[in-house]
Amino acid sequence: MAKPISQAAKPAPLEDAEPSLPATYEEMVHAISASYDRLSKRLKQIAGYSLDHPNDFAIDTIAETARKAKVQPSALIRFAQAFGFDGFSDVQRLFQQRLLEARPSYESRLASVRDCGENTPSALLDRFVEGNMAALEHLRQEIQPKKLDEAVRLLRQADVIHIIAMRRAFPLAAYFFYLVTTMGRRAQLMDSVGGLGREQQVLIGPNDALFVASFSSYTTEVVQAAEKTLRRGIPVIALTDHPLSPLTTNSTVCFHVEDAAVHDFRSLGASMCLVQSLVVGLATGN
Amino acid sequence: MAKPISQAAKPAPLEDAEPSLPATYEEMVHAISASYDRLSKRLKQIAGYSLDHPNDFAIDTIAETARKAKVQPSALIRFAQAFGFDGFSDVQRLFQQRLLEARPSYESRLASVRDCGENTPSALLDRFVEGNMAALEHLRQEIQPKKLDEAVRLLRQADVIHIIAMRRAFPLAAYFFYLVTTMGRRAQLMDSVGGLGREQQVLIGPNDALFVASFSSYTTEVVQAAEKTLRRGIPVIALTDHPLSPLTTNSTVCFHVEDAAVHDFRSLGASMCLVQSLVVGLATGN
DNA sequence: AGTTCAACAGAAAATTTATTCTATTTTGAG
DNA sequence: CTCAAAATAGAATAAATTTTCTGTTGAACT
Repeated sequence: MAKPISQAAKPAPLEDAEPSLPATYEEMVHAISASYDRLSKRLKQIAGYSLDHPNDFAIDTIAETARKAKVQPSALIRFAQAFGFDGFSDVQRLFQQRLLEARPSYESRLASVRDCGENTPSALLDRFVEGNMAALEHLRQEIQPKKLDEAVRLLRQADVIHIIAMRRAFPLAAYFFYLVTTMGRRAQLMDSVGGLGREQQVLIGPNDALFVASFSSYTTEVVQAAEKTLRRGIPVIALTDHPLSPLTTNSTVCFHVEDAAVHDFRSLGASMCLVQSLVVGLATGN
Repeated sequence: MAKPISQAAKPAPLEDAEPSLPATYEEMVHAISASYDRLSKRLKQIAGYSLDHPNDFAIDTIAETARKAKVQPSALIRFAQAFGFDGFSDVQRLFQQRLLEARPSYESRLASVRDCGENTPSALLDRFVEGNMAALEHLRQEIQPKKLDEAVRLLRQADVIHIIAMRRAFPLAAYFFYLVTTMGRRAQLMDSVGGLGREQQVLIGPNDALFVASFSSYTTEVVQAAEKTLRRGIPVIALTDHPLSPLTTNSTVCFHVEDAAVHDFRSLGASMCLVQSLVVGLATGN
């Protein structure tokens, strides 16, 4: 005798018919992300925990996971059932698979990268990662703290910080501008929209400062902006790639950063890191 | 007493006094191989199985392991006790740790980069360098080569590559655009100059592709662009910071990159590195 | 060959774990 | 504001796991 209560068929998955339940960790992540909005408060909590701590989620028992995620064990069961699974163990199995799949490839992949023959995207990524890490390490060793202090001091005294960089260096300008403005400081990104670059330059006031970045075949407009501004007695903080760069002489403080390169494509990782340090130093310094 | 091995009290560890029982997987492997000869037949069998199938050994229950290794569950207990452990679970924990160490959680990696201590620019630089290096290492381990291949394939097939990213992610768009155009490919940077973002979107043709990046408080305009484009059946390659990002579901291929952060200022180093790999993979692929 | 003792298999027990159930709380609709 | 439905916490239950125990086997030594 079944119960007369309207218990149609189980708590029922989120969708009426969900014939294909996730079979891999990746699919599970996708499923969680897709239906996150429809989840209840506690189930959202579990979803967040599972994605933020997939490792723990894979090996802890349901009781431990419940404790760490600060929910009841039964909530974890409901979580699993909400995605169409029978019980929690089925979900956990997906997370365990992820741990196993990571294992074998690492050493073999490193070996294939050493050959330098591979141009597969993941081999390239490996090389870029290594290159960028080396560049960062080099940056740390080469940068003179005095220069950093001086640059931050000049920026702090500035009324408005003007920023100019083009072509490959432009992302640095964009990032610098974003960071500076979000921390509530006045900044001006000279983007030369509408060919108004020259007009933007005259906006630099006597109590302002200029941040300028340029690499390799140094853009004339950028170099000239630095030169003019410096001649007016306004501080110029420069970021470039070589001591012989025209920016070296046309700036108050000049940083030389050697970024990584693979296949003639040069990175910006180290430069970005320096920019970040300058701006955050500006923000948090006392 | 002819034999020194035979001990009266309890099953007793193999060595007379073994105060230091293995604390890591590596130590356990060493202990097993060191005392392999002294093990009994069945224990040898288990030792061999554990070393040949460390993955299964880590996640299977003792019953399953017993079945796969063709021994009795109690034999596994004796195996554990032969090395001085209380029970099987203690041994299994070592094998589980090995799986976790292959995928160190990002938090533990950044433990050394705590927002503590000096806020001098050079101290900040140190922390950013370390954070970025950790993020890069993490990126390398977490990225799935399959996804990279797929993304590059989609980009290669595209007639025009459209790029949209705003605020903190904008430097990525700028860098992507710079790289793609300098290698002679057609690309369109949707910069919304003059508030023409919506008009720029209709320029995306059926044989094109869209690269989109967005972080944290996801810009509505960017997410909507991805959604609309995907719905039109056009490939969308996304870069975001968390599985619960709206881009996860609104993209053909989605990368989740955790960049370093110091004082709530988040880096772009790892994301830049991924962008670079995508584009250079596009350039040099065969 | 007989004796002795560690190693063993298998069953039984103890413990832990996963799941179900129900009273209560929370949420949302009218 | 009231009520119905859904979600939840916590206890109760069921299932599984791990561990202990016991009688037996097999090998080494005398």
